[in-house]
Amino acid sequence: MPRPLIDLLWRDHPDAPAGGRRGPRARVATGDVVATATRLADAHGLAAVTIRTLAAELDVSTMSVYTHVNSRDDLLVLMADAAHATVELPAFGRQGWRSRVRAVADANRALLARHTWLLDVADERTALGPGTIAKYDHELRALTPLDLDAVTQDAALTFVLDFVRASARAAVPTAGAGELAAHWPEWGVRLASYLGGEFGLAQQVGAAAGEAQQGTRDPDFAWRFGLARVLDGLAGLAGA
Amino acid sequence: MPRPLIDLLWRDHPDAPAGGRRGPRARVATGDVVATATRLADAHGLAAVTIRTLAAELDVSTMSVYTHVNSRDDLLVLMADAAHATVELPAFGRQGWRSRVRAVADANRALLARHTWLLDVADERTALGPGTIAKYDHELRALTPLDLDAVTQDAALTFVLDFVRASARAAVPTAGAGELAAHWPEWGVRLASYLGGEFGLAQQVGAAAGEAQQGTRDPDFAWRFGLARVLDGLAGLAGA
DNA sequence: CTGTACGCCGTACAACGTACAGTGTCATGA
DNA sequence: TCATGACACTGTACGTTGTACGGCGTACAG
Repeated sequence: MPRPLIDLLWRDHPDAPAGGRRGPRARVATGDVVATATRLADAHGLAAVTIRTLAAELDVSTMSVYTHVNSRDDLLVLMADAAHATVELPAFGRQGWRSRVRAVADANRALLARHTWLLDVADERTALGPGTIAKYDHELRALTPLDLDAVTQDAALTFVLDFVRASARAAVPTAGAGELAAHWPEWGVRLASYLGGEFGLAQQVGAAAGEAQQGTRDPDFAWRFGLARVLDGLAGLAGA
Repeated sequence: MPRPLIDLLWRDHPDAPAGGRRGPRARVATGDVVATATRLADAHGLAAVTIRTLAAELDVSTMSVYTHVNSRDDLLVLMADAAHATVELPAFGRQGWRSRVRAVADANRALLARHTWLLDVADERTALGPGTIAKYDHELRALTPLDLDAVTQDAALTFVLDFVRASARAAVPTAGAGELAAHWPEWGVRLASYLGGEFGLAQQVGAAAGEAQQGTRDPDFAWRFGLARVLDGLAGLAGA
């Protein structure tokens, strides 16, 4: 059984337990497992990260993976923290809170675009990792100009990041999209007949929104719209 | 093989195909399957909704379930639409947009509190269901006082609902929470030693936020905070 | 009465995470 | 130097999941 998760998360820290030196040298390190799993997830989605394919990719036996990682759930935490550690954290300098928040939002949007699978990792233990904590610390600084108390500052950051996550999620084709597209010719007419004249507003707005979404015209309208709303929403805190 | 999903979604509509009258009478209807699955999901989470336990609950054989539902994925869509159909859609009357939006947010919060598993259903085909469409139509009306164009109106509603979803998700203990709590005595001190004096802001704010979250003091601070931000954010659209 | 559409069911398969019981290898304490 | 024991690694096996497939019996249409 490998070291506990907390030590695996901090495995690069000087104080991290190195583990005994006995026995054969490990052919792969925990970092390799995490990196390979991340590559798989980037390429084929989180569902493609199975212990078996991961082991094959690492050229070790299936069960060998458990030498470096306690469980698949732990692995996801390690992957998430490693991903968080990759985001750049440039000092904000003299920027005002608006451009700071904008920078944070953009960075997270890019992160989630690179690693869509992060949307499917919801494990509280991620908060224990060095990458996650460093990122959190940095992002809190985006809000210091607003001079909020601690609880409010945390809530404000959560508010921003939740928007980014939702926005990123909308950009991903969800389950059943293929089915829908495949049957749309039949189902579309069927649906129209069911609807008849009812729900006119929904039909009109839905059609317009759907058209705008897949048309090349302004692909990220929703992003700019939402981010503007977020900033306007936070603006009320500036004067308080 | 049962009827296609679109017809199952609209199975209560007068024009829905009734299916032939031959063969033995069905012991359960699609609606029963959906209702039972919903009960299971409410009580034990979506993971507890397996075809086998569902069949046992309905007192039929495992494979019989597939007579009434095409697949588990389809079932989730049916469950989601049925849940959407339960929300009340009271006319807004003379209310202004602020209280309308507030009502929509509250209704969705209550819905997600009743059926937490809705957070785990992300299937685009849900949008085809009568309950979902009726709900969408109603919620769009919350924004009509703002007099937005169709695309913006849809984006604004999405903005509100995404906030509610994120808020609801935060209220649910995520995976690994048990593990975390179990090992916290050891891991807490370990983490403190790893952190040392670094990331002071994160430590301070994180501690305050964590304390406030589990303290009885103001359990839904984040909700009120976020909703206020959302409303403030939308306010900018009123004057345009 | 007969054909057939339809509800129901038992068996079986592939894939998953992972527990368990090893086997072999190497640094170390005697 | 040698025995000890820690450690990386592996094969087998179990329980669980969704569901494809084929068969069986029922009750209505002709």
